[in-house]
Amino acid sequence: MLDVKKLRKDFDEVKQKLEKRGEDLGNLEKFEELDQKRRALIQETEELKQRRNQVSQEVAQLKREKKDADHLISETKEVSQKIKAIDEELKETEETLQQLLLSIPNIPHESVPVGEDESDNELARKWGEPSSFSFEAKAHWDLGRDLGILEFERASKVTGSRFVFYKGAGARLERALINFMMDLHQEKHGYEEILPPYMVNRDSMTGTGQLPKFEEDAFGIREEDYFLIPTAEVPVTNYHRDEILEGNHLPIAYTAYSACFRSEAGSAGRDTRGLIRQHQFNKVELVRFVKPEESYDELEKITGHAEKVLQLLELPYRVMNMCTGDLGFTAAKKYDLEVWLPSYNNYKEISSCSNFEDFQARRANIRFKRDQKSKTEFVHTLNGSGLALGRTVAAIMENYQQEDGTIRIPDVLRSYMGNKEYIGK
RNA sequence: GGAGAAGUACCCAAGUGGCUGAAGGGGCUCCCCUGCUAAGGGAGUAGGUCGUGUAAGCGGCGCGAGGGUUCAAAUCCCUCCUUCUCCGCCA
Repeated sequence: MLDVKKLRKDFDEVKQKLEKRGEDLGNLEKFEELDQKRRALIQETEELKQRRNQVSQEVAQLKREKKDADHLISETKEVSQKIKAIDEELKETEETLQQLLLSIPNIPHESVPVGEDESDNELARKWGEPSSFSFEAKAHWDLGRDLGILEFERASKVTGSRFVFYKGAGARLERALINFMMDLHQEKHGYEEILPPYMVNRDSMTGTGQLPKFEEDAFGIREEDYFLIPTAEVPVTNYHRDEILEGNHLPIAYTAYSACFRSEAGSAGRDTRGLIRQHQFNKVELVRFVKPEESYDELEKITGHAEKVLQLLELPYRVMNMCTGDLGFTAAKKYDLEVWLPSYNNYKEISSCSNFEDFQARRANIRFKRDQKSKTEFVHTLNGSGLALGRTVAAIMENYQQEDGTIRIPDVLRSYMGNKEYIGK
């Protein structure tokens, strides 16, 4: 959510920046009118309330003195009725305004390249070289089938499309990666480990920006107004919702493993094979709550933490600085990490690292005080995947495959895999 | 799921319709006393948000949340949420 005062003050400038996103800005134009109406109604009702409070005092005084107060009482009755009517209108206006504000995306940072879609994303850096093979490399879905470690058919029988069973060494590999990543972030990068709920309520989904605009992307629970989390970002960021943090505790850094659930509405037909786009997948997430002046340094830091995973796994990747048209609703700046995937003969997103500035903090009301006496300020929030597990498994299978159809296990994972060297031998 | 109890400021807690933005503690800040510490004495402070104003300020809201009754609600009524205890069920 944007700062109402800034929007009021620099409306045209903000609008201009938002237009670079190429998104439909909906009713943005209605802001000024609604904002003015709201303030006028507040002034009106508050004046009447002040009057009512005064008269109530007088009534109380008269009653105590056992004097007659009927004339004052009848006056207040009228005033109260007016207040009620104005408050009702005010409430409606505020709700409309709130919905409007919740539907406005974040303002892109000045270092974000202006562009329309993913073809305008900027290459920030590259690590390693795309794998080359002296034999015909297979896609991970074929490797998985041949090795008996990934089963898509049974998953569609048991659940439906875009689900998978991992089996044997496949299941073990996923579990090894979870432990490897969590250990790395916890022990080496200084994150505190969290295991969050996989269902959250509507306020939480609104706090991080999935709602109200993107409800169709989430799985809802029929009996309660709960949602399956699309990422651990939601429960972990909302962990501090409606709190005032102590400035000297910042930055706060959490890492959380969770399953993630996405309806993938609107991506029918995309990435239909393999592990790349599933309704349920695992992810290790990084979340940071930081002071505003540090958030861009922090973005580099969190991106580095995600990159470290790829480096230790020795998977070739590149880092893209997402352009204004490909930023997503909530981010002010976002880097995507893309891993080399032989079956796509291309790089494929495996992590997103974003600085939301105070956009989520305003929605979720997460603030801090520099010290006891200072004013409350909104924190800046960041998160990054560190990493998406399914895609990591796919990348390992494809990049580490051998001519005989086995898969060499990356060195750093061996101790998590019973010291085996290969899957399939 | 059933039965009961409770939710007041940073914490504990008093408060059943008007003089309660809210007693009293604790804490916190300052001062005094004490060789130091512990202890003691005194004074002060009360969160947040919205509106308005250049500002000092002024005003509105606020006692779990939302409605209602009333001229007036922490206090009465309704709904919901959370926590605790007991029973049932259960990984």
